Amino acid sequence: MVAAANMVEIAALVGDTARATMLAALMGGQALTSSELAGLARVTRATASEHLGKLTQARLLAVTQKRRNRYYRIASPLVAKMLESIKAVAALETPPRYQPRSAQDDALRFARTCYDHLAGRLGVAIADALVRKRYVVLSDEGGELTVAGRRFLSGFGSVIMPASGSRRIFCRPCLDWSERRYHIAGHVGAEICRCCLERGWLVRQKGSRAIRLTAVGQRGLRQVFGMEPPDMR
Amino acid sequence: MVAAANMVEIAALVGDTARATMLAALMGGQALTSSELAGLARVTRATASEHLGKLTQARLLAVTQKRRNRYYRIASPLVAKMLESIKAVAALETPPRYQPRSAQDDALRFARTCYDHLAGRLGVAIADALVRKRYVVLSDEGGELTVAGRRFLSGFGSVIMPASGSRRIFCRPCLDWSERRYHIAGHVGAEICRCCLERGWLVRQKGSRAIRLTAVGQRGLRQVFGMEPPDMR
DNA sequence: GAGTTGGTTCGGCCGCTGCCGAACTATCGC
DNA sequence: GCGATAGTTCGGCAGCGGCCGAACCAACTC
Repeated sequence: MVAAANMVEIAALVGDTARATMLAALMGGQALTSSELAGLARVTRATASEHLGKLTQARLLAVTQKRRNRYYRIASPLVAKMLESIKAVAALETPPRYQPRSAQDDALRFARTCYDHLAGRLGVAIADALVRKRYVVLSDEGGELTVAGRRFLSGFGSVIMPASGSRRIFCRPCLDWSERRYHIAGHVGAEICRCCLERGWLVRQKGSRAIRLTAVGQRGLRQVFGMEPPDMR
Repeated sequence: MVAAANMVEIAALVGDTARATMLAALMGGQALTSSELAGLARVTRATASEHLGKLTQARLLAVTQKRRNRYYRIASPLVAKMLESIKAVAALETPPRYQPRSAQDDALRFARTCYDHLAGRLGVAIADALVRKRYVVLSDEGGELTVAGRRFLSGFGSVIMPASGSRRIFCRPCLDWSERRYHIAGHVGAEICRCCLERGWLVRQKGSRAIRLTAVGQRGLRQVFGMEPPDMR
């Protein structure tokens, strides 16, 4: 059974606490240095170096050297998608009632980046708003940007490729581990996230995947998206 | 970082050779007994029992007792999708050139079930044929069944739900680890597979995920799907 | 009843691997 | 040159977990 062999290797890499913590942090979409990752995973730099070496050798991560620092990032959308799907299964499996809460976790539950798009209550709320206006269609197995949605996003400042001959679909549902509902991923999801950050509606919390919604952002969501921003709590 | 904790558990379960072999075997879509899985993974029944216990407790597998046998199967499509995505990453990571070949592997490469749909050269060829006829649209991030495709599949005997208000999309691309191209998954993929088996076009090889294309099937694919079946080699 | 088969539990062995500290290299600023 | 910071490599320790054999249980056959 050659078939299973390589799968084991990949899964085993993710199946370690320190490495999974690093991968989860990098799912924020930003590149982080070796030392930062060591701190987050609560291991020494020596240990972190070993882990990062394994992850890059397996092509789960990619490195870029910048000055004295080595910046690590998720190597490809395929890897991000894999991590998403593992997380989705893990979330199902956890007993839904007892969720140990922390301020950090609450911030993540409100809004966070998921590789290149938005997740959390805010991500789901935006997805809901766009579905309600029939700009996108989301379901268990696929997503679609409607013609009206394409117009809306272009007006919003997104770079949306013209519907080519092959009619590539750039919209994909992503199961939210905290909300257990779908938010928007794929090119469309990434563009929405990018534009919101660019306009200052959202700002990244440094050292975390969490995202903060600004006052401008609240107004923007009401006016442009015609939605009520979720409660920050 | 509560976020990463559960992900580790799931990944670690898949990250063991014996367990991954069992999961890969069950990705064939059929339920297998404890002893069969022990044999496939080449461990004693004692060891297999431990592994299967862990996998069911984590809700990756589900059991049904039938007479004296316990039949294990993949617990949900979500789990199947996760395994697919791990496999897809693993396939990318392997050096493409040196692929140790065996008769068993060749059979799998030609045609196999992937949980509930078809994969391998045959799966990709069928997907190609349907795309060429504009019955389905497939891309990196999504899939879609066209109106013509819906008509075609209904005529073929598939149970295709009517396009409801929410316009659920039942068609999903699935990255083929052997071909590195997409084949059709989701409800549409499952129905195509089911109908082909029902008509005797395809038969399962017992004790394997491999699928054999019958003579009737070859004629059927030519006449109904208007395609040339791939070389069995 | 006795024998067979499918499966689980238990105890113990052994190897893998994650972890650290210390030594080392490389790059930067002074 | 020196010192500081970022990161890797190495040796050694310790613990987790996968594996098996043997005992055990439960269901079925004769």
